[in-house]
Parts: sequence; C-alpha cells; structure tokens
Amino acid sequence: MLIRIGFVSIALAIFQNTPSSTFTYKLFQQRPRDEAMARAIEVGRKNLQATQRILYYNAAHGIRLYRMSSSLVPLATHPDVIIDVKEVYAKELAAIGEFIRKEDIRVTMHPNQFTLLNGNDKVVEAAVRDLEYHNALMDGMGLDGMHKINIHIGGVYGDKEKAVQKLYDNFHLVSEPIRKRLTFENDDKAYTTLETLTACETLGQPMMLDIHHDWCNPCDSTPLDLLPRIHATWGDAPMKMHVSSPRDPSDFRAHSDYIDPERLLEFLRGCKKQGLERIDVMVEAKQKDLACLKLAEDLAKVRGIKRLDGAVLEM
DNA sequence: GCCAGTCAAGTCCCG
DNA sequence: CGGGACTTGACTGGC
Repeated sequence: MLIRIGFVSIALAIFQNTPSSTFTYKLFQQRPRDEAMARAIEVGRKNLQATQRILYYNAAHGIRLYRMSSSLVPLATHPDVIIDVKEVYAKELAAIGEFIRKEDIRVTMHPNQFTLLNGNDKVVEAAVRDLEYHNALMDGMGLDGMHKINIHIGGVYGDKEKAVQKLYDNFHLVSEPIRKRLTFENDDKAYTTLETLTACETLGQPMMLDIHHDWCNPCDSTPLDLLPRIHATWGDAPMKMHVSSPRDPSDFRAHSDYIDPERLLEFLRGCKKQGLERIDVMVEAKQKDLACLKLAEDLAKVRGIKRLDGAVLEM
C-alpha cells in the first residue's frame, strides 16, 4: 500500500514565505478604489508566488500531497470587490498547474468553516461563490478531478435530519465542475463519520475521513468498520484522509505540534488489511511541513514500512 | 522589535 | 434577541 503524506498551507522551513498574506475589507475601504483593487491583486500575486515556492520545496523533499491556502487572493469573493482570478492570474496559475502535474503532486483546498451549503439563502449564496472561487483557481491550473475541494456538512440548527435535508435541497446550486472536486469531511462536534458518510453516499461525493475528528465525535461504528463504504465513495480517485493529534488530554480537540504515529498506524494497518492500494494522508499539525516529514520518518522506523521518498512510503 | 489587540467569517451557547 | 466564544494567521498600533 502506497502512503503519501502532505501538509497544510505554509512550509515553515522556508523563510518569510506565507501564501496567506491578507488585505482586509476595512483597509480596502480606506483607499481609493483603483488603488485598493490593485493592492488586493498584488497581495494575491505574492501569495501565488509563495505557493509556487512551496511547491518547489515539496518536489525537492518528496512531498507529493499539499493543501493550498484558501486565502490566496484576498477579497476575491467579497461582493463589493470580486476578482476574476482565472483571468487576472492566468499566467501564474498555468505555471503552477504545469509544475504540479510534472511533479505528480496532488493538491487540495479547504474553504474555511464559514463555507456551508445548508445555512440560510445568504449564507449558501456566499458559500457557492466561495466554492466557485476555489474551483476557478484549480481550473486555472488545469487540474483534474483528483485534486479536491473539501468542506463540512454545515450547521445543525437544532435538528440534524432537517439540516442535512437542507444540504440535499441546496445541492442543485453546486455546479457540475465543482461537484467533480467536492468532498465532505466529518467534524469534531456535529456530524459524525457515519452521518457524513451517509450524506456523501446520498449526494454521490467522496468522504474525507478526519480520524482525529472521529475520536472527538465518535459514532457506533469505527472508521475501519466503515472503511469499505468510505473507500467506495472515492471511485477512481485515491482515498484521502486527515490526521492530527490532540494537543493535550484536557484540550483534546486542539492540534498538537507533531503527529503521534501510534493511533494512525493502527488505522493504516487496517487499511492495508482491507486491501487498499493507496492512501493519501493530510497532516494537520502546528509544525506543518516539519510534522509531515517527521511522521514519514517515524513511520519508516516501523517494521514492514519502507520510505520511498521524503513523504512517500510503502507498507 | 515586541506584545496586545484587531480583522474576517457563521454557528452556537449563554443570559 | 443580543453579545461573546470559537478559530486562525496576518497584520496594525502602541510603547
């Protein structure tokens, strides 16, 4: 079984290279419109350059899974601003996409917690706009449907069944190109693995298993019990999952600096036993790329696991 | 150059 | 129903 490990957004090993520089609406309003617009576009370009640099770093370190920042282009979806990212950054996006394909890196994006498809009309409208923005970036990179955009089921609003039904009812608002990329992740408080899986099966979208969220918010079945069904939702695309470790027993939901390989290893062994040929593991840890490489190093010490590259292993 | 406060988003809990 | 917590990294302003 091939295991590819990745990290989120920023490479700490690179000096002063954030892909998430901001330009807030408050500041936007304080300047003449033309100047403010130019500034927003410039910040976006800087973030894309930082992203390109991180991808160089990933290729050099054998890291073939990466979640891009969701704050690449500030204010791109703000109703009063709106930046056509595919047009404005056509050259930059094409170059990044070409590099991603050449180096066989799988990229994903994860709109923030405020992007939900089951809220009120205004919330859903903003969420769809946000998904279109994320999709436009990946489209501009010329990436296929293996590169995913991940969100959560959404709010509960006092009645989970009704709230999930709202998601189903709203799903027609999500365009076909976005559906090719959209995954749903179980969360640490509201929607369990089984509830998320059921929604994914109903909608025909892949399920992103977050194993730490499952520990925080378990259901009657274990992730390994549900693995055949979860795996099936991915179709032709390799299955992807999230892992993080609790920072502290008293602060269980928060992410720690690095990943404790033990509990993950137990899950990976179960995956191997069930015949999975490949799994992509996204590390969510404070130490980002350093935690990703450390996990690869730790897993490589385990008997039966071979490190093929920086963050690529064979089990 | 450091530290505290601000910003942005939507939900959920408390009063 | 209004306000604060939650979350996260970047950034601003005071000293």
